[in-house]
Amino acid sequence: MIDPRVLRDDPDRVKAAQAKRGLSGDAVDRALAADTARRTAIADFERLRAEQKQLGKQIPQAQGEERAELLARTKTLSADVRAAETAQTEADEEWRQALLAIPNPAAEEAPAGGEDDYAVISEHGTKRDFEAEGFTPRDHVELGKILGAIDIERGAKVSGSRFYYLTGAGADLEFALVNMALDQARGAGFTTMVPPTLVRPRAMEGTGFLGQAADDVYRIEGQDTYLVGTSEVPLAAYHSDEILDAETLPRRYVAFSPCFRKEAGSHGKDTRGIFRVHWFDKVEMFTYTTLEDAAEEHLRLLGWEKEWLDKLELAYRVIDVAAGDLGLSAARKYDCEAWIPTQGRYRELTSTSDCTDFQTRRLGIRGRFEGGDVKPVATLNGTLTAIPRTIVALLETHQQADGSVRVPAALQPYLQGRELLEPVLG
RNA sequence: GGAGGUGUCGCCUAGUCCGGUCUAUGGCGCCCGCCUGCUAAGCGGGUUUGGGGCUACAACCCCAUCGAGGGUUCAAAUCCCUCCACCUCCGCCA
Repeated sequence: MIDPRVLRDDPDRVKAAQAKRGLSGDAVDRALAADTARRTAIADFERLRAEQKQLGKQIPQAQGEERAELLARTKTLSADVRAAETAQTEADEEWRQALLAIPNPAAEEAPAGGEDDYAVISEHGTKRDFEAEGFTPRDHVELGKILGAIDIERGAKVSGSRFYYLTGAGADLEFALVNMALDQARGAGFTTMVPPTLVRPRAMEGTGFLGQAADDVYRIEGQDTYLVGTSEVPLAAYHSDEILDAETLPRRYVAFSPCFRKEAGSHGKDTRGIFRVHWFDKVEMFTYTTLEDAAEEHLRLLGWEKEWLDKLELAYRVIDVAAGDLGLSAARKYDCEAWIPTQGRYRELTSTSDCTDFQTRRLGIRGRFEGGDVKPVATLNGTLTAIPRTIVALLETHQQADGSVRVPAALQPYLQGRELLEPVLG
């Protein structure tokens, strides 16, 4: 939720930020009008209510005729108060909805435009030249089959399209990646978490996933609960309605959790393999910090993502995502995209967002600062590893001509010391 | 799933039966001041959060807030209903 005060005092700035995302200022105008209506309604109600309370105080002391008269007056007033309160509640709700519809204003530094208007910040590692090495790379589906690591056919048989089993070396790889990621995060001072992945609407709405993104979310039939698409949701909602002692900031959490996505609207996209699936496990970093520190923390999260990809010896680039592609909550977002040899392009492996005070305002999370001041705080999130995509990149990048896959040195201790994943029979 | 209990402004707690004087009690913690050679003790004061008005975004005034939402009433922490969370016991179960 954007700051109502900024909206009221500087609506043009909010409109400019909307324009950067390619959106009109209509939502801003609607919120502004709702704000005016709301304040009028509040004034009406409070005036009547104050009068009612005044009269109410006199009643117990009054006697006889005076008392009867007071009762008569306050009785009619009671109806007015009730009507005014209803009007106030409605105006308030309308205002809230209008505010909720406005995305987080993009950061000044974020590139303007849509999906294709990202800016490349940096490139890392070296793409493998299979032509020079003299063999044609296999894609992860084929490698997964050879290694007995990924079973897509049975995944589809049991659960449908975009499902899979990780088997043998594939399953081992998941646990190795998870443990390695948790070790890295723990070493950086993160608190490890295993959060619930079934949440109430509040958590979903608070993190901005019930707006345009609602189509992508699994809702439990007959229940007011949702399966989360990322542990960002339970991690952000973890401190909802709390006032955090500023001394404890930044608070860094790292969670392991399954993630569920309907992938509505991505029909025909990435249909082969496990690059885009309805369920996957992920290790996610999440930070609560001050608004002042948020941009720097964002770079720290990016740093940890890069450290991770470096250790896996992947070739990747970092992009600064354009305003129109930020989603509802983020003011700025960096994606790390790894080179996928058989696709011949960079694909998103990790992503880190600075959500400033957008989520905390919605979730009622604030900080108590020096002098007792209660002020908004910021949330940020970043992927350490999303298992299937990491496996895709690893297998394809480190494959050898015979179908075996080299294990990066940093990962070996987590894979029982294995230096190589080798083809298995049948 | 069944039975019972609990939910008060950081923590603990009074108040709820019998609605109005609750402008929510007291303790702890915390903050400010006094006292003190320093510390401790003592003394005095302050200490929920959100919103509105007015404004220097101060002070001040007002409204809401006793788990959440409804209802009864001139008036609700207090009475009624629904929901949520937690606790105890029973049943079932990974």
